[in-house]
Amino acid sequence: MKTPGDTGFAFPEWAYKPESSPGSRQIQLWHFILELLRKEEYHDVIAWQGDYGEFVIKDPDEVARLWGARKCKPQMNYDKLSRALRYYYNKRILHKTKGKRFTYKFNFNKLVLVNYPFIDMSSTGSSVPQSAPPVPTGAGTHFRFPPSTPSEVLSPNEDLRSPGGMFSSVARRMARGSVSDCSDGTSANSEIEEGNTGAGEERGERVVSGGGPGGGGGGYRSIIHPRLASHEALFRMYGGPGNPAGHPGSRGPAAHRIHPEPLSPFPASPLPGPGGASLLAPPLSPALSMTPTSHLPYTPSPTLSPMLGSHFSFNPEDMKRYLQAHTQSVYNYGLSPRAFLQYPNIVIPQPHRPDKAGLTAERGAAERAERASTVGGGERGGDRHHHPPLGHPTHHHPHPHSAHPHPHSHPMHHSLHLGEEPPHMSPFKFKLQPPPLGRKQREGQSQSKARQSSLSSGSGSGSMSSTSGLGSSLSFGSDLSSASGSGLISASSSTQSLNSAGLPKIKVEPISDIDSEEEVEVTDISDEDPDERDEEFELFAPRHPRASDHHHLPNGSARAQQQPHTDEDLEEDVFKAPAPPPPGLMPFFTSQHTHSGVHRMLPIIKSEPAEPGESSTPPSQPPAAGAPQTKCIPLKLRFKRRWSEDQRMEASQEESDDKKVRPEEERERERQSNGQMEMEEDGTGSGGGDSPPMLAYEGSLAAPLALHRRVTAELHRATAQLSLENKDC
DNA sequence: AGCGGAATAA
DNA sequence: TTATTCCGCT
Repeated sequence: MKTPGDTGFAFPEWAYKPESSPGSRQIQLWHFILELLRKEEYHDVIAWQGDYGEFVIKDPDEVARLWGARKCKPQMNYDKLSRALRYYYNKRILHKTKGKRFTYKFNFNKLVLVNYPFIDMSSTGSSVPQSAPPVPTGAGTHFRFPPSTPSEVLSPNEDLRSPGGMFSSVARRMARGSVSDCSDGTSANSEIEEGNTGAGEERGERVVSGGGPGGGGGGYRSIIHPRLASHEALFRMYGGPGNPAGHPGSRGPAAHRIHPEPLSPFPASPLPGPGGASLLAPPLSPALSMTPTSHLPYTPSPTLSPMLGSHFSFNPEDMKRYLQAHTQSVYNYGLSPRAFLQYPNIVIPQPHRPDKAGLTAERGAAERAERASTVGGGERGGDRHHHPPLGHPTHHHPHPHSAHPHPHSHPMHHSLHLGEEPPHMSPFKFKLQPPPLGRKQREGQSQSKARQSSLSSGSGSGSMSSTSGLGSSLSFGSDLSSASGSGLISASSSTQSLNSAGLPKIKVEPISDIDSEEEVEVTDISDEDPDERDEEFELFAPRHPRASDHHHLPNGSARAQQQPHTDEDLEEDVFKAPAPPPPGLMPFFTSQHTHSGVHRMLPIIKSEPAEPGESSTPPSQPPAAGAPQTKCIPLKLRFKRRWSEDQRMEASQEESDDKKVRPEEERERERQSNGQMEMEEDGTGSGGGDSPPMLAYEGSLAAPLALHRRVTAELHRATAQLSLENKDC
């Protein structure tokens, strides 16, 4: 009976992870947690607390028991449950709030992306960024995870909070566990029900139309396939884009819709209200925290959809806004833009780098960093910081790259005027780090060829020693001098070409993460064709297979096939191995950190000397192994952003959103590339048919090109510095 | 407390 | 794949 129209069915069933995710037909733990979280009855057991999305399990045993009941796993206990929760870390659905017992935090970005990939952000028009001040000034615009009040976050319109609002009572029941049932009759529900304070809900008949939640719901799936579903379909459900908020018109029957629970679906978080200060307060990762509060202008208010068994959903409009914001963050925080690749409708906004302000900030950061390093490197807690980086986007001046693909580009994007300021010093800060051995290498080292060993020893001893010697980070920029003993990096390309300016040309390419770390690879591509480079930027160069990777493989071709560029692959990328941020943007993160506790979140450069014996490389000089010799080696630097565990916990994940959790294979490849030192002579990855699909970006990214160039310039500068260090080359 | 590897179930 | 189970390590 419920038809999309009148019953206001919420999202299609597939919108919910449990359904959409392969492998789990059953309710997923995070979902279950959410479920409990939204019920007052369980507030003594688990509840929102602390930061946005943060919740605390007050009674671990009980939660475990409930979970076990739901899953018909009577042996469940907190230890096991927590293990399951920990698996979410890598999935980035959840992370632990350190220092707080039994406290975890949801990463909504992840959930959103996973659940609402189809949202068309472009149609959002002005809705977000522009209008939404990045800095929370008052209620309404700022991000608040569990919204204190639905209205605070939801569109001014009807409370779509739960499209299926009218089902709330049902929902409740379902949420209570009706969805599951241990077939044997041991009703899981009962378990949950039991815990129920009985606060008014009785268990009752399932009102749900059609077939009940339990197995039901499947219907929608058939109607709209997740991947195929168009956003229109979604909107349709809500009454169409034009009238998003709209009262879905006659959500008639909703007549006696029960209101949202006394507590909003997402109970108020003990968070500060509109009082800006507190909002900013949260310890965000200096560099990347995506904590909604300060970075995202808007956050969706997730709602549990009563339908189909306690699934939760987001208001589409909200999601749009949120995603828009999120997209922004792709640029600002290094989120993988590829996360949106598969959704052509999503317009990727321009980076939101506050121009001057940003620069200033950056500079400030750089200075601070510098100061720190100069001071003796010991810094660390020292500089306490004030506020989150962004946020002051208010004034920007018109900028050249107005060629924005879309009208509503963010106001704040024109930023990145990096190169603009003439002799300014680069905000980059680097730290040398020996190239790690690839996993493969570590494991099967013995069997590996001499080559590898030489490699590791070479870089390890050679550049590495220098690295360790430096111990600290060196910043390059005009005032490199101040940086601690910088020096040993050779930045020039051995054989070749420096551009007219004598500077190496470098290419920045994202490297898919390595466990929680985001990095960008800076490669000297002096010998590459300029055009290609441009193209690369233009395309955003998703981490394409570094030529190098293939080089070492006996059969590169075999590898090549790995990236068939199929939708599926995309999907993989999106959800599991999202690419790192756009090339060149990463470095900025460096200076972004503002946080106090943030000790080094400096990018790390790994210099990888060219491997002499390598196939294409002329057997020239022996590896710099162990010798302090200042040999010029092809540059292959890798910027690596890294921050402390804490920070990581605090914020990293949100921004870096996705990555991690990627196929083992990829990781391996990555690792291998680590050991790789050849330049990408074949035009950087253009070779190989396996370059990942990036086409989608072409149009929309045109504008950012300028930006990239800037970055490039910046990098050049930085590189120049490096080369200065090795002029002798 | 918490983490994460390993093996395994569904 | 997402847990579940065990378990050693911090």
